[in-house]
Amino acid sequence: MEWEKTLHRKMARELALRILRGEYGPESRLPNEEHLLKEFEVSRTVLREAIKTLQAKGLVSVRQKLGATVRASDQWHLFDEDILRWQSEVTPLGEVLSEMLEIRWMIEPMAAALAAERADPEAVGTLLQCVERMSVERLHTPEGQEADLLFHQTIMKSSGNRFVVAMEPVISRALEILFRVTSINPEASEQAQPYHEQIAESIASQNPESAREAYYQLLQHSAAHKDEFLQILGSSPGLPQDLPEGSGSFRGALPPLLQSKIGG
Amino acid sequence: MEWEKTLHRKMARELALRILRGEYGPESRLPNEEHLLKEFEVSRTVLREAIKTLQAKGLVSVRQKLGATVRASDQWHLFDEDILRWQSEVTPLGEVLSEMLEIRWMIEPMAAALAAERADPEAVGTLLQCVERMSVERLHTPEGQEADLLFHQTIMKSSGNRFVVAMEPVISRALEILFRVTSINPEASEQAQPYHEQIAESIASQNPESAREAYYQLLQHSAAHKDEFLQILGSSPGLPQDLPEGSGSFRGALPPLLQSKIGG
DNA sequence: TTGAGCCAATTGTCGTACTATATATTCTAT
DNA sequence: ATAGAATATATAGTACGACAATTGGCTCAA
Repeated sequence: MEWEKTLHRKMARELALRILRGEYGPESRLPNEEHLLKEFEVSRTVLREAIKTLQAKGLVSVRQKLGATVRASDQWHLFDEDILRWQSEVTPLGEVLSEMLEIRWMIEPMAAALAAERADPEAVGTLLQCVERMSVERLHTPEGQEADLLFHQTIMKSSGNRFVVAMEPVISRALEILFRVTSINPEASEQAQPYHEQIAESIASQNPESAREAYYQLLQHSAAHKDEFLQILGSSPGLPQDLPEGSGSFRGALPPLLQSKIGG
Repeated sequence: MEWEKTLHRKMARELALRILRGEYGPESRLPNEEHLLKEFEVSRTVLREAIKTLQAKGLVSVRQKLGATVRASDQWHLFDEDILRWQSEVTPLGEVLSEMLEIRWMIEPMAAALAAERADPEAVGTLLQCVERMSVERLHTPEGQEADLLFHQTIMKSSGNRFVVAMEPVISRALEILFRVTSINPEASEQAQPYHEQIAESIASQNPESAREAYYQLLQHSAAHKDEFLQILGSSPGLPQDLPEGSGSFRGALPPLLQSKIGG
């Protein structure tokens, strides 16, 4: 990555990983400058720039005399690309993946619907090209994955909503993780293809409702493979028994009510 | 704010504002260190820490020999509290508000549904208290506004989804802006009260679907006042004629398809 | 025209000294 | 003994000045 280049980046990364790992618990204080200076053997400039980075990413808050204290994890800027990357270096993938798919469920179908209204011809062209390439390459090749990524990114950019665009790193990250499944199980990409086609065509013909429905189906399909993936990994799949009876026998990508909405 | 305290924060703020205003266009380079040093009359330490902050917020990317170049606006970390605040200092409110309400439309009803499944008793207690306080104070008093804010924050935290929680700054910002309307037009808060009550009760009784529907209604109500607000401000309200016929006569908080889903 | 190698602009790192701020402690007056 | 004010002290914030490292662009030769 671009992150091993300069000293303060290395240091920011290392400190961030420790925080994400929970080595410095929430509300606890980081070692003070003097201590960190000795441990990392860097200049104070480097140290301070590293801390500034962590601060701007919401990981710590710094006050004079108090030092840098780790913020509660719900204050972290989870949409930051770096944090997303570091997170998945540290956390078991399955844990985050479920939540990512919930977000996709909330955002992307709507984004597709908005895109169907607002996408410019160039974006539509890109979408159709992506579908074309996916039909040739399939998702288990790097080219196919690249096309898939571009497909989703283009839709979000075409939504005309800046906040949707700002979520792009999360969705991209989720896709990258899912690619590991499809490269194991190429069959999955075959099945996903028709949904992609329908989404692209719906947007091209400016049919928001159709785009949205097709997207829900794509995500449902994707969720199935998430569970498969989690089982392969052996990590706890869908959160088992300890949820209230009847609610989520799976806490997965498909919130129950919406599932019912799709099912019919 | 906490942002006028230290020098490098002041400086970061000033530079960020310039970028948000578009004074340094996308892909263009910031003045080099020497220049900025003279203009701001600060030490290089301060300058560099300010730049690090901007970098971590996605506003610029820095490389040796090249200097700091402004990133494309779709790379900015829009969920960062500071950027949100700075943004609304610079941009006409109406422009961002519409997009914020779209996001609310995507996130909050689902979050409420998830909360209905996952909220712990303590959170439910908080929600009921908030509703209670809102019924007494109404939204045009600071206490009432505080309760409203806490209400929405609690729901998002109870969704059990970290990414939903990370969007909290956007929703809070949107509410703060909307408060300006309700303080002009107290009648609005009266009308919103029943929706809040229904949401809280639905979550308390673990009824996701009901919570979600009530939330849609609340947002619809809120959207109406957004338009009112925009008209008061005299800024362009809902994006007028130049959208494809039949799609969005308003580009507002209610994406057409979902509106139909609510209407019946 | 192209490629290798040098040059110079610009950021990256370092060390030290001093200042500002907020917590902790002590002291004083009631 | 207690509350409140003065003081001490730990810690981050700011300031210079010097040198190292990177890299885009230029020169020049093949």
